[in-house]
Amino acid sequence: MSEPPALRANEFRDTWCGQVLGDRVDSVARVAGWVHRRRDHGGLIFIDLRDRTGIVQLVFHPDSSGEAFELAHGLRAEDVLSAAGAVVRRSAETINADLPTGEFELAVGDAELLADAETPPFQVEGFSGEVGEDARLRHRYLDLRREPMREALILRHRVTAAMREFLNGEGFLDVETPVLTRSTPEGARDFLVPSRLQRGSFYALPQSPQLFKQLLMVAGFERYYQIARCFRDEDLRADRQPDFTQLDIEMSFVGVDDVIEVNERLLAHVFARVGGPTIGLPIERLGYDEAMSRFGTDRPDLRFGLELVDLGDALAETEFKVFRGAIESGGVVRGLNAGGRELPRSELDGLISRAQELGAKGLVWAFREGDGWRSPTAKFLSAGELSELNRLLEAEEGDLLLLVADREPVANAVLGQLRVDLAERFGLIPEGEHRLVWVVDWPLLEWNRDTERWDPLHHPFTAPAGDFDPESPGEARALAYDLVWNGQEMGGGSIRIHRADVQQQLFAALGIDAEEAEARFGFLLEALRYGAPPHGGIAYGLDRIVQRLAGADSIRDVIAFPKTASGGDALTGAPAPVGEMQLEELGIALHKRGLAGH
RNA sequence: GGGGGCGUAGCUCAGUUGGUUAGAGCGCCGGCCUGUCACGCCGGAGGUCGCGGGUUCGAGUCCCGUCGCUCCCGCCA
Repeated sequence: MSEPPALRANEFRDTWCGQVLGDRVDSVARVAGWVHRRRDHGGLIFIDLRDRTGIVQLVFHPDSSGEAFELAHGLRAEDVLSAAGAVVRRSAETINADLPTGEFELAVGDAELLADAETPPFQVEGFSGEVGEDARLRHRYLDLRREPMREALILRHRVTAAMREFLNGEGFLDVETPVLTRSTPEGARDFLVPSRLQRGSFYALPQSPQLFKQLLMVAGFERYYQIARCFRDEDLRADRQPDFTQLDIEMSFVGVDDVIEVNERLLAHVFARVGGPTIGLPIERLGYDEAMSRFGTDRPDLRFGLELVDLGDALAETEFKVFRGAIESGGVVRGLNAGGRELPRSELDGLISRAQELGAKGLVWAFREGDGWRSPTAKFLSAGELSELNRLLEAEEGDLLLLVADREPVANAVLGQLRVDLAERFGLIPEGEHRLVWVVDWPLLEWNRDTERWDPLHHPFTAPAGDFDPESPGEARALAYDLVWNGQEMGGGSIRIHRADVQQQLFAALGIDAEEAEARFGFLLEALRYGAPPHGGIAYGLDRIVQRLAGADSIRDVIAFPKTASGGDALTGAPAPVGEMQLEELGIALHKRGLAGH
């Protein structure tokens, strides 16, 4: 908890509830807050009063309190109260060891009801089971009164304060960039805002301040940061919201190692300030290719093993048509050893379903038995192949083996996710362990089979390592780096292209011709022609970082007013229909089909 | 867009094979109570079983549709 500020005494209070402590004994204090609990003994009434700093017990005696006693009798949960009285030390047998203020109490002489409260829809200080998120979000202001949410938002504040503290000290300038802007291609769908003054045209809400921070580097600010709200109109997840917050950073005259170095110190500073995990510097780096081959993903969780193994060497001559077909069509057979665990048939079927959900045509499971397998697939493989597969997978008697034969990206995606599922299922993730890793040496582009074009793995402003060869775009590597924490992407960045000619080459490689590039990014290309320094930076998902530091299950638990999974705000009812007049002003007509009723 | 789970009192949940009067804990209301702190004791109120339709003598329970919440896939870094 952050330190509460000093109070200026006024008619409402002169003392925080959490500070009714020993140094105040025998003095008179006035506190204000919400009625947390009432214990009415008829001739003696106890009120637990709560403010941001904690809880203090108020005692009302009929003789000493007079009118206040009558008032206390009528108090109910969440009423707002100001109360004054002597701070007294409790007798030994009445101390409450569970309360920081439990050795003291306020013997109330005067009390004033500042606001009475209707009965809350759920108990603000309930102890009987977790309240449903639906109810919590609909009355978020009540949910935020509860300790877990208060602590989460205080933690969030401390994280951003530590970030600002570090970056300010390193000479970074906090500069704001527009929210009403032009679409910048991060790959996601844009939120659009219709323009009234220019009917028929739309602003886009920024998916990130990417282009603006590059322009700030062109402008010579050298070191920039911003805690920036960003917007992406895509479906939600437990760790994804349509509006979310990034810590956005950009620096000039730097290379990859410069950016990583200052960011490692930033992370160490923040973690130290808020009691996060202790991280050894430098943070481990892992090449993209190695991450993919060992873990099947570009955001590997390094806290457990179950690494992927390529099994092509054992199957070069195989007669099993599923494996042979995959290999002959340029695919792979890969597998992992889940260790010596017995699983019922229903769970094995569940793994197959999961694999299919993830895009595989199927999943081969097997238990090592002697030199061979106990598996429906065993009969299709020769003794030599089984023995070689066991060797490659380092299988011991009884080990569960999972194999996927498919195109390499599919096999990786499926096994990479199964690896994580199994680690959770089998409890392989050590409690309290944290592993951070920089994933580096990314491909610059990847081939999109659907659109038959090259797509950037990050964004089109990422600088290639060395010269970019338009003849072999798939070979190019990017000066890019992602920070992965326990298998979740926390941030990513790159060195940017700072030369207009190189930027134009990249646009061309992406299938954006000169005319279109000029139309969409002319302002950037122009800026790059006026003397752009080599520059690069990074952006972190602030919500995710705080979520992980808080140990929360969902990003929603570290956001004051989050959206539900369908993108709505349960409290305000947003999004909502608007009136004809508003639409008329914007020159917008709605199609009748597919509209939600009013 | 697709798949799974959930929806019963203010909250968290139970509810048997479809069976007549739908329950519990907490909360709420009233009464009693001078050392409690999850106060205690006594009494009480509170239900469109998400919504609509269907099957049935009879539906919280079965079927269809729909809405909301949630997790996952797609999408998204």
